[in-house]
Amino acid sequence: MNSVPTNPSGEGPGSASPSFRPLYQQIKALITQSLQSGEWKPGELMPSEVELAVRFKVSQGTVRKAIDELAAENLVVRRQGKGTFVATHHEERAHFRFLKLMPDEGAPRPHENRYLEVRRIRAPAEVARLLELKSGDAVVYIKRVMSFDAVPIILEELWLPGQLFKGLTAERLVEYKGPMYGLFESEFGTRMIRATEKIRAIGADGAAAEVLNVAEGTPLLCADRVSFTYGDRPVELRRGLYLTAQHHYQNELS
Amino acid sequence: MNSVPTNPSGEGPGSASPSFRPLYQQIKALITQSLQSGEWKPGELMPSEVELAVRFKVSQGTVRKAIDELAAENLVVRRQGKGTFVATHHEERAHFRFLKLMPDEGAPRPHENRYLEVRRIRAPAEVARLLELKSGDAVVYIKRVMSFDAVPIILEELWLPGQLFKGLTAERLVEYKGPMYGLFESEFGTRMIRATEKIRAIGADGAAAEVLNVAEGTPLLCADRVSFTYGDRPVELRRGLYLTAQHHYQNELS
DNA sequence: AAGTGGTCTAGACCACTTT
DNA sequence: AAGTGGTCTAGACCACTTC
Repeated sequence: MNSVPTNPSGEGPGSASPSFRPLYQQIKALITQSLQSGEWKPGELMPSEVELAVRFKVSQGTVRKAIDELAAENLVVRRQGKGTFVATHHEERAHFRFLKLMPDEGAPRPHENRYLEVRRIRAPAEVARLLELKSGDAVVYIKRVMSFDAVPIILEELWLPGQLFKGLTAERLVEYKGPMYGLFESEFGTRMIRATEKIRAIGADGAAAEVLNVAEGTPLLCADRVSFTYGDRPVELRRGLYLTAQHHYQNELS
Repeated sequence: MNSVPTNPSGEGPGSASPSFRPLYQQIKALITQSLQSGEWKPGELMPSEVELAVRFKVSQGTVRKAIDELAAENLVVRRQGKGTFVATHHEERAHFRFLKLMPDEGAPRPHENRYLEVRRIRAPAEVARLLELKSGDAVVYIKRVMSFDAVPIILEELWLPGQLFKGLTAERLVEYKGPMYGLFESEFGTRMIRATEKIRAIGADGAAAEVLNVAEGTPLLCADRVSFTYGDRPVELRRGLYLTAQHHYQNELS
């Protein structure tokens, strides 16, 4: 006997399958909700598969399949013998998922940040559009330089929804050690899940040239990023200018 | 009763688990071998899961898990109700996996190719190293321009192992319609599985400037690609120079 | 020893496609 | 109606970690 409902969110009797949704996807959505609501926080241990199976009244196999997909999307991390943990940006492991610039030779080196600007401004039209805000809404604007071995390599500008990042100041950024996404996740409850990037080659303008200590017109790699949190909500805009004389943007096509 | 061998490729009796390898991974390796050997060719229908389960003397579930991973790696494609097919580059679907340049506005448009050079040469040291050949081995060198709406946008150079691409001539390339990887797969039995790219911004040199019809020094996006076939064997080197005034390299971080 | 994720099986049923 | 992939279950056992 198998009592699995064909379509628990019944569309009425006799509906053959106008909107079929597998059970494990419904479970996956429920788990995602708990992640989003903060029931289990980044880095924490989640309930075991059997516990979740009891809680949702399904078999362990169904919970497994749901968690399988969440692990594939880097929302959770499984550790055999230990349990399943909520993914976090506070790990070496996650750093290079969003920082794809690598030195041409040798291992990646730590970087130092220098913050040039941290201000609250009204969102320009284009920024508002991409962040799905109203034009003129408050956004936090950040401008910083990242250096490797004291050589400035990256010039970044960020725009963040002011609503979500109320207490974000230059001091908080400067004193914080570790990746910026770690700060966002711990202090502002906003976790970056995935991002899209549009990459171009441009010539350095006067401002960029000065900061990166190169001649005006020097070719720079320009990466325009939109980052998303749970539910595909855009929550960060970022423009990175990369000096690629001794570095490159590393990408995998698969 | 469960007759699954703990470690079929026994390392001797009493060996607790010095080299444990799940059954489904062994099945996956066997299926990959059949793909590589051409037992089932790109685009063809593979045996059903139950057939494979009988053949390998395992349960359908174990075969499923093996095929799940092959599908995730884009080696096969599942179609409910129809069967599992060997992946092929002869599909709209696969095109944009290896051509990431998109127009800033509007939908992707078809492109025209013009071949500037197709020659057999001796591999330069760097090329030989990356293709794991001996320095001086024969390689096919290709230089081409790709245009969108009659505007040259991409200048590409390719290096292919001469051994694998014996009959590759300019005529074959010119007369062939469709993606180059389709030709490689159909006519030369070499299927590109995945690739790595190192991306930089450079200034156009004289030759590139002329072909792309821009001023010398114009910023170009430079993508150095190494492509791999089954067994992670490198089988293509490619340098693409992209004009990114009206286009961008589209990337997903996930 | 106990608990966790990971593997494997056998069987039932569902959704989709083709005959 | 038959065949295929897709879902779900229940149960056994394995590998790994911790107590």
